[in-house]
Amino acid sequence: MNDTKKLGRPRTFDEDEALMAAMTAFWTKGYAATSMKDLTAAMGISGPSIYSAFGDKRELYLKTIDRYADVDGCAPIVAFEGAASVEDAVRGFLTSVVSHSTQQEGAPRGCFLASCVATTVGEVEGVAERMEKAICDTDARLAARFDQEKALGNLPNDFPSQDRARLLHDMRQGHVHRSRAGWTAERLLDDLEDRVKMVLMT
Amino acid sequence: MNDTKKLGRPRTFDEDEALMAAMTAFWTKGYAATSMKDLTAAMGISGPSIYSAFGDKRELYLKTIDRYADVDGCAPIVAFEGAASVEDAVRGFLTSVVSHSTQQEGAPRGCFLASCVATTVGEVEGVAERMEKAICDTDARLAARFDQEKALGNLPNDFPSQDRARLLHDMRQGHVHRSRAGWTAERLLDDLEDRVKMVLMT
DNA sequence: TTATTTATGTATCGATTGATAGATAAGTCA
DNA sequence: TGACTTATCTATCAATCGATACATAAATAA
Repeated sequence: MNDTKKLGRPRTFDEDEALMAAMTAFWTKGYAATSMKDLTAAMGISGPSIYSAFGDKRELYLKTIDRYADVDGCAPIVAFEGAASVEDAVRGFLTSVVSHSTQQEGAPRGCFLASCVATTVGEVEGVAERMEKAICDTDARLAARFDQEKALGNLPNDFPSQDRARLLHDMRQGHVHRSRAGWTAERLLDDLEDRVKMVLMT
Repeated sequence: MNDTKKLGRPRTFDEDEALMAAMTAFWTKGYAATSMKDLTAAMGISGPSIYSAFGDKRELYLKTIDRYADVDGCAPIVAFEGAASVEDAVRGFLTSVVSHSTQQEGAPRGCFLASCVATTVGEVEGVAERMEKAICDTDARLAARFDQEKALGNLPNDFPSQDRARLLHDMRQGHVHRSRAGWTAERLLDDLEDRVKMVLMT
């Protein structure tokens, strides 16, 4: 039961690191343009090892999506949820989006999920459900805090939590889009304070 | 000089229609996943004819981008510029975005340029400049009308035209993202009036 | 008519694609 | 030790990729 030793020859690579490397490759070139050769080079393991550990190219892709949604993708939301005040939450969310989409070392610009939506939804089986879920989850978590703040009296009773959650989320889409297209963090931060006011305006 | 007749065998296809068909193919599957076989099927002409008329796959891709930026891409901006009042302009822009990204017959969901940004910027030579220009042009045209309305006294002197132009533009990115991910026009239109207020708020 | 120019379709090129077979290596079990 | 299980790498598969050679068709020019 508590025996952690496994039968057979042990893995020579870290499953998590390999998955992140694959994600970076898919994120940089897109699903279709990323060849098995690219993946073996990025992950540091050979073809058959990939198939044995992660399944075929499509299954590997879906696993990188799940990994991203659980880790990098929600960093701005974590900042949002952990901030002291609502205003700091919104500000923290947007600054986190900017830094993650422009300054993340080793990672390509923009947002991995945005790339997935743009190219593989409807083309690669299993992507659509994951994207639908990722968007809904983000909307819900943002709206939840707004509702909490309403209950605490920090936001008026008629504050449209759902609308503003979607607005904030869409600001993020705009930012990752511009970031991918070459915008610098400085340029993106220009609108910051105006946008914070906008989201919280009553 | 005014002789319109050309030497040699005439084309059997309409160059414009073929270009739009190629764009739809690229938009649906993405640049890398769209094969020459896909293109010949979509455009109705055979491989060598494509190469003779449009150059190689990359050149054809760039030509579809230029075509889109000139036609479909700016439909919401045309609605924006042609509306009677500022408020109607913003409302018209957003409703046009929704209808174009969800109900355009024959065209895939979302926005072709958004797909280009997500996958081929930095990978296909010539795309980056076009995307940078497309975004700047849109921002500038939206801001121009806000400035006009300020001059007419319909908006306060301190109205942040640039910020709100970028905000409106980013709302569009959010919409095409959600649309591509499966959102219906109805769901997108839920936030419409709140967003119109938001963009014009002072 | 014949010469010239351009477009079209068939057939095909070498290169690369995703994926696998089979031999070998490295561990645990008895 | 030898049996068993799992992982790894080299070599290779058929299929498809983007792109082209070449012969033919259809127009104008002389």
